[in-house]
Amino acid sequence: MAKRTGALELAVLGLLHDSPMHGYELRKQVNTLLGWGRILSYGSLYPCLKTLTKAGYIAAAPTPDARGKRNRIVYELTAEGKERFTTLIEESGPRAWEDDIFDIRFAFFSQTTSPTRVRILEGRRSRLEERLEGVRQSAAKGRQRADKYTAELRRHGLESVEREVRWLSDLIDQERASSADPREEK
Amino acid sequence: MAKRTGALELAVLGLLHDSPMHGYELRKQVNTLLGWGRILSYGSLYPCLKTLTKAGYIAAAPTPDARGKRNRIVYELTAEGKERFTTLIEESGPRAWEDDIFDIRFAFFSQTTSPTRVRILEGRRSRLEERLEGVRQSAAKGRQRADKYTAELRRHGLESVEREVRWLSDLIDQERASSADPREEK
DNA sequence: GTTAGCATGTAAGGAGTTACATGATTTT
DNA sequence: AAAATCATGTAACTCCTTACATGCTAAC
Repeated sequence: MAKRTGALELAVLGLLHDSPMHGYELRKQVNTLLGWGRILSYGSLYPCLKTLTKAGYIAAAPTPDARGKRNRIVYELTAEGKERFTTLIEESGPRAWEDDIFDIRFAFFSQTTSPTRVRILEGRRSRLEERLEGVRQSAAKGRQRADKYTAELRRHGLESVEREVRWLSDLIDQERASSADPREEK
Repeated sequence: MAKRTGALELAVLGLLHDSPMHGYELRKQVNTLLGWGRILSYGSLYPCLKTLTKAGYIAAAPTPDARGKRNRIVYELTAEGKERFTTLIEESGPRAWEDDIFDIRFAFFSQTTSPTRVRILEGRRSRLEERLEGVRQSAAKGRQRADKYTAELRRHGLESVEREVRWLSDLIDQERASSADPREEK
């Protein structure tokens, strides 16, 4: 039960880890969380909330606002939900390094420890480096389409990935520096 | 029948538009087409080839190599397939501007006309600008998570989108310049 | 002669989306 | 009193992945 291991579950658990919230609010938060304009549909959010409730990771909070605020359902994280969140954010299975999953894990970095952060950043970086390597190898040996536009697309794609690798490297350096420096972390 | 309007159909039709190919080869081409290391599984490719065959967009070519090259099935585009390809690459429905679909349309730009290219590039650009606008607006008014890592993620996300907008603008300029210049296009 | 790569496929399921359906509350 | 936005939900569907299953062929 509760086989969900997708981006959405992690985003919901993470946001509820900050503070209790109702569905509509969760949606708005998810939509601005990542900074690239993803729009989450109700059709995935509400079924997800149901599943997570059944699984015991979240629960409808007793509504403290007695005024007729109608039927908005405020969810909060249970103890199992907190555990689940930790498991998901620390997991290193194959799906863990995909673009959107990584972004969401990153968004909740403040709820992890510095060594975990470094491990996640390095995991993501080596995954990207594998990609670069793969594309370069097949470019070197394989027969490929070679028109102007494909070449431009590939160039731009590689450049974006390289840029992200540099970004990650900077973050890893910062993380190491600040965990070595007693004034900042801990 | 043949409801596929996804990234994969367009990639397959586009590659077969270049030249006939068998499944295994198609997969390798798709994997390196975009320059960002996407790996296509057989589990989607072969069913897709079947669907497209049934729909009459592609057909198994009579194998010209009589030598026992075993059961590799070389597919080629039919006349309907060429039409279908044109329809898909020129379509401007909501799904047409998504990240991966756009990339694939771009990859086959050499099979389109310059006005089509400009229209597609501008469509993508305005979609990205809408995203930027949306994220900025909710950043301006909405209550949001505001920790160090979320902020960094949002900054990096916005920067990436802005970069892509500049890239598109450059391409649009180039496209206009070269279609105005009789030496290049046409 | 065994490892690596070529080649084709199926079954089950995951993680969402779109479109629909409904109604309350606040703003103009 | 109309329009916008808040708020929750369902049914049907899409596109793709994972894991499995099979066998050929070339290189070392």
